[in-house]
Amino acid sequence: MQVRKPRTSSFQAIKTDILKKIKDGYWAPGETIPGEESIAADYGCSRVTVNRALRELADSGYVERRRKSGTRVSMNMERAARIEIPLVRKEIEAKGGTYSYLLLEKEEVQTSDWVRVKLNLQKAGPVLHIRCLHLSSGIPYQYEDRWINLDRVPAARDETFKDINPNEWLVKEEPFSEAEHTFSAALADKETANLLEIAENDPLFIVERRTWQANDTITAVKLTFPGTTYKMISRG
Amino acid sequence: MQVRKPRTSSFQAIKTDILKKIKDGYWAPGETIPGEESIAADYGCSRVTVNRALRELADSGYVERRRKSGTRVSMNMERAARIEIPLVRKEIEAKGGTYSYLLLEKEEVQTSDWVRVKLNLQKAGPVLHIRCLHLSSGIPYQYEDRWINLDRVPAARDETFKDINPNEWLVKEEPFSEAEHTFSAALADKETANLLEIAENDPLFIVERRTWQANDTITAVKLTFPGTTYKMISRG
DNA sequence: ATTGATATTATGTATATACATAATAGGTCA
DNA sequence: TGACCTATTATGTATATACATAATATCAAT
Repeated sequence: MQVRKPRTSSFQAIKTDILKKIKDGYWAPGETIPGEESIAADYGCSRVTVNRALRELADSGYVERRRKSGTRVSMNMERAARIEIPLVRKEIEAKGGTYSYLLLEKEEVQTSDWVRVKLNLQKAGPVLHIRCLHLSSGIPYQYEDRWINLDRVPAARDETFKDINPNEWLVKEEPFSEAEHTFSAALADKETANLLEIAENDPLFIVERRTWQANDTITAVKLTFPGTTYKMISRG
Repeated sequence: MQVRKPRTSSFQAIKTDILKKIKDGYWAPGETIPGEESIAADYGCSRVTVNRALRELADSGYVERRRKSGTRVSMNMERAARIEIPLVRKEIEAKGGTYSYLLLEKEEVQTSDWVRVKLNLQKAGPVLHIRCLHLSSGIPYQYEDRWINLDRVPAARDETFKDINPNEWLVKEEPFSEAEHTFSAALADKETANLLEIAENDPLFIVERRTWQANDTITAVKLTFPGTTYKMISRG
């Protein structure tokens, strides 16, 4: 198996080559692949370059490396799914729908114990409660129930959220550094069913997200999709 | 416990320091952080070492880098969730339950068009259909409906699957290099409700997975959880 | 045979150096 | 003013070299 040699060998090319050999089964899972020195010789490059290629493959979980033993193809490729959660507008437009948005409620409330737990707040403070609906070509697509920590994001008080939805506003105004996502299924209660224009007790797919920045909770949101039509797919 | 301090600066330490400053808000999202040379001077190390630290932070999505402009803290930390899908036995045991397993059906069938699409098979061939139930302390936890490509995994024909569940057997016998996951919600039909010991039309949380190795489909499986109790959580 | 010390080996990291490349800034000329 | 060129700058990559470290292999001592 002869390899084309560019003027300068690129760790990218080596990485791609090796990954291809793994995906094609040229090196089977569990098999030990040649050492860095050996690969470096094949490509006529330095060991450090091969090291980087293999290290990144190890970071992605394709190979496992142990000193002295060498590098082997991973036995069980990650049974982890990486799920992108796009902006609902983009998601709808990507599917060919026309996005529209309806603000149902915007109300400032004081933190009850219940909200404090939901938002993971240390101390009491004002909170903005927003409920809204996202539609695809006029058909309800996602119902959003959101709480915003006004101590942390006071500017939300002055935003009407009539021309921009809370998610896009927050992305613009208040970035976060950490997030927690929960995925679950449930049945539609009467109110949710009405909003989403589905039958009561139809299935719902629910995504809940809480975000933080510098240890302060920014927002907690519950996104509800009609479960008969909505799927999240992750391929890797 | 005494840890010896390495006498040279480590890219790990730099990476951790910088990440902490980001998480703590010392550098706000959108803010440009000092250049590599500058950080290298601070730590008394070479620029290449800083480069690696920053590069890995960029790979993880914490910072964005552009030549000439510099490195800035990401505005919107990845709205991507990484979901680990553990072996059901381990998941149950981690929650304090006692795992048990019930094989419901094991049947070899010829590929119908329907199965061919499901398994993404190029050509017709024998397929093993397995249905089984995973229980936590005697309570149904997950219903599994699986198809295995016998052309690719002929050994499955001779395995009874009485003492080991299909997932664990496959992990051991037939590694894969690629997987696709789908998450959705649905209502329990009569049969599924009976198996999971829930009411008909109760909500279900459904994970579907298809796996490949070297362009051959290995298996397609549908994992069904009672939606009233099951949640998938991802924190990052 | 078991234990323990020692050598070997493959990967892991740090550094200086050199050059590549993308993006920007500044300047020239029409 | 705008089109175009050039210089500058921060990051990106490649390499040789050196040493660190973990895991294994080897061999001697008991």
